[in-house]
Amino acid sequence: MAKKQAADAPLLLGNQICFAIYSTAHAFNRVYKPLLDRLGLTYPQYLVMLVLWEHDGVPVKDIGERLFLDSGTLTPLLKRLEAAQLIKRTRDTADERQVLIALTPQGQSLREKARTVPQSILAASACSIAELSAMKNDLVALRDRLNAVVGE
Amino acid sequence: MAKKQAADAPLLLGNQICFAIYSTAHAFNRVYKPLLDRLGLTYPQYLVMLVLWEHDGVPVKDIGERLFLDSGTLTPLLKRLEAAQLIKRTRDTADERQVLIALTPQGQSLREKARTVPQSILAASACSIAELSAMKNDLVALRDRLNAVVGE
DNA sequence: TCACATTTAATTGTGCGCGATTGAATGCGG
DNA sequence: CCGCATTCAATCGCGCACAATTAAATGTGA
Repeated sequence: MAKKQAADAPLLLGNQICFAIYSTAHAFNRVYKPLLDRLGLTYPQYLVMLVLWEHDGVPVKDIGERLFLDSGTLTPLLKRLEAAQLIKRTRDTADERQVLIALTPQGQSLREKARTVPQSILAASACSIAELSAMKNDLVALRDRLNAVVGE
Repeated sequence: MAKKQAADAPLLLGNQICFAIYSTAHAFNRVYKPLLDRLGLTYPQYLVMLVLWEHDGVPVKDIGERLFLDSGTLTPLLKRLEAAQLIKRTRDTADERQVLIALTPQGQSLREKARTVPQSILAASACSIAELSAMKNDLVALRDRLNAVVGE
């Protein structure tokens, strides 16, 4: 009823979808933390492992495109995964600009221990798979539109 | 059809809602960046300003509860906002454990320059307000369930 | 072939985000 | 009133995230 309130509505924290996404991302992180601690991984490291479990032996560039991360983020992260004996980094002999990331046997076997993680997350979300899947699709569509704007 | 694929589905990056949220949050950040650069703010700083534009003179604790951030994050961030002359930090005389955060005149007037930000974000999302509002509500509900799990 | 642009990863600097700890101020139970 | 737990902000350490720069390798056109 107050016109003042309507004019201010866009600047109210509770009205911003972006804060909803931002705060939900952090909430997920807090749920993941104890689960990933058992694997010795951080969440971004877990994402890299997910990529490698799908496609082993890929260049840093590919991982970056998949996760929307650049070398400034990935290079130190990958060095930590290498120090943890989960991956090996080797220059591509065919194109020495590229560094290929390959799983070690430990990195491969970690996949089995990681299988229980998604179920725990699903349980914590207290949501049906259908609901989550629908939200996921909406989010991905939104993300792709946002990235299209940034990429001009 | 392959049973193998079904068993692996939960570990596929593309199937994880959490990665959808994570990557959408980063996409939002990239869209916000040039807009907030004009205000001299980072996104978390912008969130703090949103809180203060709603309730001026609040303790650090309140800001933290509103944004789900702790003093380890907020203390240095608030010092930077103070260095930028947007806020003032003063010990509460009634309870000297608390630090009250108040807007400076510059901090208050920045609100006017910030009014155009939400429209730009809305335009970049290429989404109706109704759609965004529905997603926001779903996300907040999900976030609150996740936080409830973490809080035991 | 050779200058020049492009691609790729690494590096540097700044700012979160959070767990863990510290220390001061307050509240409270006896 | 006094000891003790609690609350609150600050501090420290680590790991992202990203802009900007660097340097090496590759691709390209004259």
